[in-house]
Amino acid sequence: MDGLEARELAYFVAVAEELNFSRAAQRLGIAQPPLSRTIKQLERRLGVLLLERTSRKVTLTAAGQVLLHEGRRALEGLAAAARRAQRAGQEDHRLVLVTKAVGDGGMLPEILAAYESEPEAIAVDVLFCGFGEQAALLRGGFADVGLLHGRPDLTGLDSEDLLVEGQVVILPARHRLAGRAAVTLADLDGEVMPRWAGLLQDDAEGPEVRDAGQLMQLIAMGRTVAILPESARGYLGGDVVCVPVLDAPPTTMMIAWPEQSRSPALAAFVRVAAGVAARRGKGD
Amino acid sequence: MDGLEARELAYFVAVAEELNFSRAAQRLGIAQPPLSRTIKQLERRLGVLLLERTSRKVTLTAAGQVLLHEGRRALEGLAAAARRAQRAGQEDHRLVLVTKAVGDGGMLPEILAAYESEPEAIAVDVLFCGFGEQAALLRGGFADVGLLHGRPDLTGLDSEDLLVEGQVVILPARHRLAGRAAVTLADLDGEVMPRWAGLLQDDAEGPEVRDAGQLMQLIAMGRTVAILPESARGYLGGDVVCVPVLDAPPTTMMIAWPEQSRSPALAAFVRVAAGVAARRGKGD
DNA sequence: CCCATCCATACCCCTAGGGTATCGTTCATG
DNA sequence: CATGAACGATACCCTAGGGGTATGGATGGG
Repeated sequence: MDGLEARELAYFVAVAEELNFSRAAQRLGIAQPPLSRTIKQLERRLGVLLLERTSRKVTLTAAGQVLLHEGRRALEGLAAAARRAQRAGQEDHRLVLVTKAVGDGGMLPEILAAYESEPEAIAVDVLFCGFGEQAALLRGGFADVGLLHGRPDLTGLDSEDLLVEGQVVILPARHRLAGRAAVTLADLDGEVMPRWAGLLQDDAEGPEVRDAGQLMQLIAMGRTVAILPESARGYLGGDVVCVPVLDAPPTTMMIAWPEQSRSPALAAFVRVAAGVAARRGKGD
Repeated sequence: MDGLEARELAYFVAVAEELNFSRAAQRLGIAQPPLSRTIKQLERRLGVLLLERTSRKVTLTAAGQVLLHEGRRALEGLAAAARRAQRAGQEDHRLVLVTKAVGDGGMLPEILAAYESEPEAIAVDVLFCGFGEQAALLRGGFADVGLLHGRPDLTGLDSEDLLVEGQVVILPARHRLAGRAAVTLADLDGEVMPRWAGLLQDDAEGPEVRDAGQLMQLIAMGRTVAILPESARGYLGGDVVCVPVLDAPPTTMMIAWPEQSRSPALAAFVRVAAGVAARRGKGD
């Protein structure tokens, strides 16, 4: 009844994903026979059949499906634990903050400044990345804390809401709607919306942008428009204007960190961010 | 850079908990030298010092503290994955429901009856257990779904609120407050409250009870009184009465299950439970 | 009917996990 | 101050088991 080895589980996951022992073995960089043997060992250890094999095809049993799901998560947890320990061990160990471009609600400079004067503060690296990546980086132990927008999957993360904002549309100064005091989503129908680099969204066909500066330039050139949280006003460049979108759903900005990760440095950061957001929310 | 073996991590956790190689080795059932060697291997693999050793005492480095926390969780995840797969593999595999005695809001019979007629339904085992145990059983892969009260730690679990209830106090029929239409917490000051078996609460000094029947008997005998959710009315025996407690905080009953575990059988159960609770909430 | 595909079996090799003996350091103690 | 107990590290051996190659046996396509 001794515990499941990580290697065995990784082997099983490979086979379960490929549904083919030979290909899985190749992917793992080992020969097929030891792989077969290891899977059989694992099945014996668990006392459960995981794969239904015929000489022509391999299928997952119910138990196998469960172990595939749960096992993947468990292996990720293991790898994340290792990475966090590694990062914590570097004597110059920094707090890695992930955020989306334009996703910080304009509060990031203020938060960083306030954090620096905390006694528990350590150096902060800011990492900009795509929407779906943030949660994965946090879960994977690559990052310590994130500023998130929208409705990301928060499993494995703890979080705190910071700020609820309406949304505005950023338009070229010469745009037909640029003079309006407010617009609705219907007004924006047919406009070209940008795609954020790294974010796979099949529908959008607009230009790909990497950061706020690029986006503002593209807008100024009249190549696209963008719906962003109110706080994006802070990024306004020349030749662009910003108009509230009345019927866009309010967006919540939140701060998230790996579940139960509560180093003093992180705790202080969360506290500071919440404080800054609270002041901002009260109309600062 | 290949992944962290579970065995290594378990060894490290043992040493980190004991802060003593010899004792840890003994606990693990191996000799001390191979344990020392394995830990050193692990440190080399991670490229990080985990333990500060002198010949007199062992202390954790920052990295070691992180790995102790995260590693324990990761190992639990691994064990939970194994157990879930094992359970899913038993061809007579049942849904294990954990709940506290008197914690089902009286809806359990109705939920079970409604669930039985679902197409995806499988047999259900009901397991009564103490308050803190429920979450642990779910996280550990021993149980599939739980009906919880109060504010348990939900990390690693998904949940849905079912019902918000006020609280009532169950009194002996001859109790001085038995005739009141309602009471406050202040009225109950000094009353003897029971302890639930398995629940370690240092403060309480009352009698230990194991189930609702026992509790009702003790109350009828005048040995104790109990504050319970409104729905506990359903358990009333003879010689006891039940009086609303006006200023007791409302209690939320929720259904919880392991994060991202969404087998058809479980999904159906959650759906049925939510349906029953909704009908009950509307005043059924 | 034969061949290609694919998992299982048989067998060999050697790495690495586990054991015993012992050392070096450090502190407590008479 | 000397001695011994406690404790981790080192040295060395042994073998279980992880990994490799060769091959068998089943199954479906041409």
